[in-house]
Amino acid sequence: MLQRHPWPQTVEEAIAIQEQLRSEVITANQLETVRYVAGVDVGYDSANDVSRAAVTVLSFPDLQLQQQAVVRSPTTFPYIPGFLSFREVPAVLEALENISLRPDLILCDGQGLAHPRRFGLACHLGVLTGIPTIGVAKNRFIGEHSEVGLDRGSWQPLLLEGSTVGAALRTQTGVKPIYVSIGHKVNLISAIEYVLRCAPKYRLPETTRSADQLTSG
DNA sequence: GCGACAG
DNA sequence: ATCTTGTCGC
Repeated sequence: MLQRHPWPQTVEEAIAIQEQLRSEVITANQLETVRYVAGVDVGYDSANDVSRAAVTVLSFPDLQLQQQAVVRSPTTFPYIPGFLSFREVPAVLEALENISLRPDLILCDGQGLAHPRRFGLACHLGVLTGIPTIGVAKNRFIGEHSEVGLDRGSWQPLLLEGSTVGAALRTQTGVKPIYVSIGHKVNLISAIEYVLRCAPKYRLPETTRSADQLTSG
């Protein structure tokens, strides 16, 4: 991945990067036939000074593990709500360099457009790689939504300042909804469909689960 | 000023 | 994210 910008040292620099790159986000579908879906996740040691980034590539739609990579590197940016990508994307890019299959779609751990400046982690990773991405978060960050129906597949728009920035999606009957938003090159309806197809059995997509497994165990 | 706050 | 086992409930 050719670096498009130096990694910032301050929040002010990070805001400038977000405001510049957000114009490059593509919100319409621009995917190839999806044969490989990747999951990315980052974990930290107890001191927070070492980041472990994991990437798994699964076949689609059968969701069988094809490739995986884990890299450990020094943590370079603190966790500040609204700036997660500056903490995690550098390590994720390193992990992506260690797989030979180019995924057709990446499911990210975190928000995409559902972000204060409409440029969450999934958008950032998508713009830097050019690969279609979807933001899949376990918790709400911004926006509000009505109560989601109890059945698998039910969803409600996540609304912020009068526009839809994502969806609260019930991936399994009776479980807490997850938050899906556009990352890059995938529209929201398609994003919801891909997430549901990647989460046939559990609350979180298999991509996230397999990457998370590498991060922890 | 008082909460809220992805991972 | 991370510290952490068993346990209550469907």
